[in-house]
Amino acid sequence: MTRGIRRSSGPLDQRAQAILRAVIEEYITSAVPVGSQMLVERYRLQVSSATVRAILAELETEGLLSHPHTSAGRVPTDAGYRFYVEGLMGEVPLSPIEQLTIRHQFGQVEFASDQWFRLAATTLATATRSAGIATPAKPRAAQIRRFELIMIGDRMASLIIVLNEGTLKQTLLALEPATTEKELEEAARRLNASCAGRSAADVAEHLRWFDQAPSDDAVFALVRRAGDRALRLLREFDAASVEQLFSDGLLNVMAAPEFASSEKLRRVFEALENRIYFAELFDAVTIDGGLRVYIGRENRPDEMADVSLVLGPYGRPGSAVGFVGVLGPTRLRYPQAIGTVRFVSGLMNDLVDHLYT
Amino acid sequence: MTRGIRRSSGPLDQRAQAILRAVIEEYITSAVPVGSQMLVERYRLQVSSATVRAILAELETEGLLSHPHTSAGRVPTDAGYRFYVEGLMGEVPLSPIEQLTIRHQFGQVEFASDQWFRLAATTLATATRSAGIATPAKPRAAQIRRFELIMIGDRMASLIIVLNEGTLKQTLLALEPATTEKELEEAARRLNASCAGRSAADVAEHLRWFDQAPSDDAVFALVRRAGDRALRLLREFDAASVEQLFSDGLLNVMAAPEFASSEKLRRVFEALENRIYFAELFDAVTIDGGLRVYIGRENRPDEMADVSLVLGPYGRPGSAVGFVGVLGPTRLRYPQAIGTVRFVSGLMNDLVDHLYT
DNA sequence: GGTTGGCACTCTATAGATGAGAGTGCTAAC
DNA sequence: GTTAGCACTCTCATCTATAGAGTGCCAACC
Repeated sequence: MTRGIRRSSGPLDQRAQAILRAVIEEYITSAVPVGSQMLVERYRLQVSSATVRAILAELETEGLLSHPHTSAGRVPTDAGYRFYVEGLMGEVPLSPIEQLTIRHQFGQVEFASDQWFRLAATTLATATRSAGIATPAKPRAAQIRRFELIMIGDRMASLIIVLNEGTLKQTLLALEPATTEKELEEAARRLNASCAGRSAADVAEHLRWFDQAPSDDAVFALVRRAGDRALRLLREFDAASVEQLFSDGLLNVMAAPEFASSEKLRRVFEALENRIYFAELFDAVTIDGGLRVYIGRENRPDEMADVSLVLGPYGRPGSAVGFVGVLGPTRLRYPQAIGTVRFVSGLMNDLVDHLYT
Repeated sequence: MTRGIRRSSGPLDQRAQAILRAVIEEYITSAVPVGSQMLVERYRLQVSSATVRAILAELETEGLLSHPHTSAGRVPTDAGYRFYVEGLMGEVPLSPIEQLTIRHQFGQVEFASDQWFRLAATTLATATRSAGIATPAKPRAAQIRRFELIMIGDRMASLIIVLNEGTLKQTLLALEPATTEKELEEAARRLNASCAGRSAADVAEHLRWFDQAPSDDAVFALVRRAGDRALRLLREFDAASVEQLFSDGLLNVMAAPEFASSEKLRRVFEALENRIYFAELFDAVTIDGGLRVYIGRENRPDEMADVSLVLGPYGRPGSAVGFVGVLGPTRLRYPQAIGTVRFVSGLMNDLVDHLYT
């Protein structure tokens, strides 16, 4: 993960690192470019401002800090933040009180497992005072447990697929030639006989068989149509994890001074709608299972140049995976954000564990 | 619906009305205060600008227009828009091409009935280039068709409630004392025997009976717990319609010049999170079944002073109702917005009709 | 009496000018 | 290597002047 890292001369000495850290932490809290004098005063450095200036200049040539204009203080670059995240900062674990609060909230959802990811986003948003994001767990190769066909009105049926982990998919099926309740039951019976307990891929294979059935058999026609619909639904479902990306707490991000111009703000919103990029991230984050940080321009899409992401995977690689995370200005409180994401993704892990064992 | 209407002297003569209309439509498209001279030129009025000025002054004393400052053009007030909406504008029905496009999109969802309302919001957003909002249909007194209990792992079951219209509710149930698959089936059988086909209220009544059951019967205990959980789920579901309010196209609203300051924008977002107000609206809109327009300060919450809503109900008053609508700046293109909302709510009506007959 | 041209008036928006302040970079001395 | 000193640069807030848009009013007109 050497990404936009300093391409520079010598390593930074102790003092330079301390000053870099001070600049970054100061800027993170104040959002104002920080100058040499302020550093000396606020951090009780035992050197003069001139010395600090020399070091700042050095850090700037290293590409870790930058200068909005000649007579402004220093501002961290993306590379600066990266250096900070990887070496300087101390990760701040979530305080016990907050941990308790979050656990409590998760207790409240009463096991509505398809809502967990939303709660995770909301939780992350309030805990970090940034935006929280989360995807639902995307099951890999879901097993079908059972089909149900239920009559609604006289020309419509509800097709229900019960998956192995107890989640459901539902869709409507128009009954083209009018169909009796009996026929419907029979169709469900046949579907279950040949498909229950199999994965979606298997089911696709088995459904081929029905193609050879006599075309005047009404029930067979129904079985075939229901099967087709079911497959399509499962495929969509499979692709839909990132589609359903849920975000909360965007108001927190709006409050940040760097987004005072509504133009920049707009870009953040556009960024969130960039599902292609999030799909890429989904793969990156869920494959190796580690927590990841993307800072400013490290995000490929241009509109995300001003935001950072902290993402953590959850789930079990074999069965179902997703991610939760935080989106905020590059001037993000990384230590807290990382600590919180780590905690919430761990919590989600436990929850999914219960579901798939 | 006489709300904030002019409390004034004489009725406006033909010419004044025409000018009011011109001012409003001009302002809606340009977002710039409109002056007398521009009106004369652009609308080929057969009078001089001085005459127009006299009429504008009159409209201002009527409270229909206002003046940002002495030497600026006129801007419509909320009352002005109201007058326009109720008498002056010609409603613009959705063009056939757009109608077709929308119908096509609804064809694409493949009858996933719990997603319709999201699609409606998305559709409204793109068609009106404002924000689209929609609630799911809130079923009044849903009938329970069947319960299902499915084993997951060894200490967890998935409780599924199938409602009469073929929609589903799902939740998890911890199996406190370890339970066999057999016992689970038996519990489901008993639950169904006493509750299937009843409304939630009835079920509550029936579940009382189980309270007298011998407390050492494991299956009875399970039935009771499952029943309780089911009831709670149904109650939450009942209240959740407005909670699930879905919005799309907020980017469109962000683009409007009146929201260039991110402060005003923020208020819009806050407004959208004001679920209490939307719950009020839900009742108002769905009870009498007509399309409604709320302009600027006609909305009670302060943060909505700068936005207008056009809301239309859908569904069948007896069984399930919801609303769809448009949210935009008070400088909304009302004729188009109203036409579009009317069309989409009609479409949703048809869809729900299919579901509940 | 309604309509009109003329005109003074008001207010905004824009640009330029000015000065204070913050912070830098450099240098010579320690 | 560190520091004090200082010139320099650039921003930001304030102020002034000016152009322009649009009004409101009035006297004259049809």
